[in-house]
Amino acid sequence: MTENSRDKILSAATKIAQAHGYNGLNFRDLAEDVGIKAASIYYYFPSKADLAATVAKRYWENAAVALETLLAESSDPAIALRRYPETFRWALENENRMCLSGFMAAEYDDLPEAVKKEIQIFADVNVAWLSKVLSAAKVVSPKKSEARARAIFAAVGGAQLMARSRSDITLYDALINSYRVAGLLPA
Amino acid sequence: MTENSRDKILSAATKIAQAHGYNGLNFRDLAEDVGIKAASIYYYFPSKADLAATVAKRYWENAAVALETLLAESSDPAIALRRYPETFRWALENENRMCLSGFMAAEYDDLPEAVKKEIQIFADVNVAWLSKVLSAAKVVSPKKSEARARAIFAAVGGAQLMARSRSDITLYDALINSYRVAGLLPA
DNA sequence: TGATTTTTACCTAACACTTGGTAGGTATAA
DNA sequence: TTATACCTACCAAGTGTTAGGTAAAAATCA
Repeated sequence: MTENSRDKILSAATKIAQAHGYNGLNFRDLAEDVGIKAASIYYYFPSKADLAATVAKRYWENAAVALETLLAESSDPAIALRRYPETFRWALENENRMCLSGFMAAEYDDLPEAVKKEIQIFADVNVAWLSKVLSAAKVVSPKKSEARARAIFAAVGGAQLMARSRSDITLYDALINSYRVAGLLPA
Repeated sequence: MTENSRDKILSAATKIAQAHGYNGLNFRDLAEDVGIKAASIYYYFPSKADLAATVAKRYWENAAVALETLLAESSDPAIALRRYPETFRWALENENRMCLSGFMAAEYDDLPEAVKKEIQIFADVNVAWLSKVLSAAKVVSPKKSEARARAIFAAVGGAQLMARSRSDITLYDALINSYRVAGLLPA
């Protein structure tokens, strides 16, 4: 549990990137958050691109673990699926932040190649999990589960984006509810 | 049809903002696009915030006209509704750009107040139109049409975001199709 | 064990570049 | 002569990044 400086940098960088994007992440503010000087970050990371790629990698790795845990802890895949939107809700609860992947998808064309790669993997991890769980819960046939999984991932990301721009987490809940009513998510 | 310098600035700024966001919009690159020098932009706009707010205002005004035209040209509101996703597809077709509103929703917390206002109106215009057309096409009851309208707007924005991060317009089409299959959009 | 060297984990100071913005000038047209 | 539609030149602040230093801890050696 003791967090070393490297971990502190990664945690702080993740939060900043979720709030301001890759472009809005700068070494001086980040260093101040951590309690060190900007130049010291280079002791741990050779460049901003490398730091951001590490942040994005850690992000999808954590997400993968969280999703598997959610599934393992649920008695029924349908329950895990129902709770899926909570993972995205959490960012909004914490200072109106966004999913890293959502934010960086917007900035995508300006991202270093190494960062793009990790951001794509985050989407892949989510879609793969959703696809698996949709099949297991028999919401759709295995043949159609991947298409549905992508649709859910995109829609949840859109809901987060819209709710954030209103700084209104109840809007996020309302949108998820509408997805259920409309049939995109199982009721 | 003859575009004056002010209009040229606004058009070029819109394109840049759709591709790189408010943060990625800078006066030197913008001026070069237009064929003038950066300082000359201040002859037309007092600040970057003011320029961006004007861009965003023009953006939702054009969207409002386009949506009303779409509705007027459609023999049936259901047809107008079916073609709604085309308005968002267009940005992706043009150099993988995003809807301004989607991009700036991500950057929202760092936006000048005047820009935030116009970005919100864009969302309002879309939701109001969708709500009206959903009711007219009898897809949902008037009482539920606004909730559904918001859901569709968010989901279409999410689809655009995901397709952009893959630079794959066919993914956008596939996602819209999935929304129809799932029942979020009428088949 | 104590002395020495090396490594760790930072620091200060600066560079080159980009950014939004300003002051003041100038050629053309009304 | 005056307003229009630009321009050059510059400033101050912020950016990623580098060079080179330093105090303390750890490892090595006598």
